[in-house]
Amino acid sequence: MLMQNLQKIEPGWRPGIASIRERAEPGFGFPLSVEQANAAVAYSHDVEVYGEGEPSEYFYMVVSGAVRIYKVLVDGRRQVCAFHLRGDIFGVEADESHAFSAETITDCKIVLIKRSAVIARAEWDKEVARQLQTIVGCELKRVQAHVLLLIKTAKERVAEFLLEMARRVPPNQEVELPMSRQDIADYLGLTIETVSRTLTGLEKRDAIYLPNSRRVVLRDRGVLEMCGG
Amino acid sequence: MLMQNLQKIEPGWRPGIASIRERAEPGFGFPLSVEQANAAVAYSHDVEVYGEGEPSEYFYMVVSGAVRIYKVLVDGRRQVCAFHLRGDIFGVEADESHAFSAETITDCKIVLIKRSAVIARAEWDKEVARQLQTIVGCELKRVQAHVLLLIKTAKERVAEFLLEMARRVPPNQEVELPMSRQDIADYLGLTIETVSRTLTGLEKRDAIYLPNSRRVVLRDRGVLEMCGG
DNA sequence: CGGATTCTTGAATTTTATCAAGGATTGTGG
DNA sequence: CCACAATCCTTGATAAAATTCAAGAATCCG
Repeated sequence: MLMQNLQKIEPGWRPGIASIRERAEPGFGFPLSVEQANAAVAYSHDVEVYGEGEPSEYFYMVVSGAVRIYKVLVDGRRQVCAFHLRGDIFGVEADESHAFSAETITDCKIVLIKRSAVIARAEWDKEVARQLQTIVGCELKRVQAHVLLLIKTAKERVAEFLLEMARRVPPNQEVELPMSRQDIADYLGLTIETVSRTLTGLEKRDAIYLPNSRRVVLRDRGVLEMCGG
Repeated sequence: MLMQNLQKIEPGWRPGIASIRERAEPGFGFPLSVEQANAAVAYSHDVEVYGEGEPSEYFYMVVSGAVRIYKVLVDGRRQVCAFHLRGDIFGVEADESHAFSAETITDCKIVLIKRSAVIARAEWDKEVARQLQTIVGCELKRVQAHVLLLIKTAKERVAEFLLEMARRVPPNQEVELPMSRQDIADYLGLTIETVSRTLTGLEKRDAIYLPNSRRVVLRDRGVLEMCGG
């Protein structure tokens, strides 16, 4: 039931933001209320999950793959607001309609949960209500951290991004970056050239190693943390 | 009583983002329990209301004056996350302790509401619970808007800031800016020199008029909106 | 009035974006 | 499986934007 599953959300790891990954592994059977959730849906890569302005019909949980949340400004610039990875819940917003768009980055499996059902249930089920609060609270913290990121220098933004990604994916030697340079640039408020140059610079300082453009090995976290403030 | 005092606050201008005025009108009682609120407290200017890391004991509502919410980074840079004006509620955060600090900018009158009492009441009073959600939701939207602001150019940031301030204060010819250039700069992620130059530039283009450094007349909103994206 | 603070302005420097091109990788069809 | 096209990534040169350093003007406060 929703209650049991969601109540596992919070306790104590440094949250990869809106994620219940840790508690859900390894079974990750995804229990969020069987009767309200459709089975996980398969999306292929670069496909819209929902669009800005659409009514907010579902909450979403990433079972596998990666999703980007973004907004395109009037002049065509795109701001990526978040990347969501396995275990992250997304699509929970303040209003009845989506303020941002969501697109798959890679092929994904995503569980959809009817928003109205969760909200109705939260009316009488305090535990569910509390969990909704927790999700919104995590989202708030995530966005606040993003603000603090965006006032920093390019080097700092890239370094912090790498540390953040490393924290969120299963602990491996290598960190896989599912998103393109353009995605990263739009998330960090930089151009792809600056992101690329900064990564190259970090590699030259032996802070990281780039076996290929989608993989990073963090060699010297000290240097990254120095950069990352 | 809280409700009565606050309902005198300026019926009917467009609310600042973190404000519940909208929903509270026309009674404007933050009905979160009159008996739990102390009377409005007077603070002088540049005084700490709460500090980063302190346990979150109260929610706050600005009755008069202006407050800045900020964080000082390890290297001494300061990021101002929000300005709160009359009618705004602040101090509502995701965790039990404050992630940011709050300081008065001007002399202020602030109503304090015991957080624990509000939360306890929200347990059984659906209306209060709903309002808490609304406050957090507004805060989320505010921070999301801040992210979108920070990726823009200096001109755009300053123009958008002016429009935002004009929207939040009582509709007058002149907009009073209670905060210093340094505050504005730290909010916009710029230096004071850049803020100053940008304002001068806007004045030269007849978009604004600066009778003095704390007042702005918006002469040509078209130009500002052009800038502000 | 005088001193301190804040704001503005100018010049030089640094950072980042833009423009341009070459290299690497990926996916497709033969 | 290879060749080719398309896309993505990197690198270089130049330009634009914003910061830094410096100094002068305005404002505030005692």
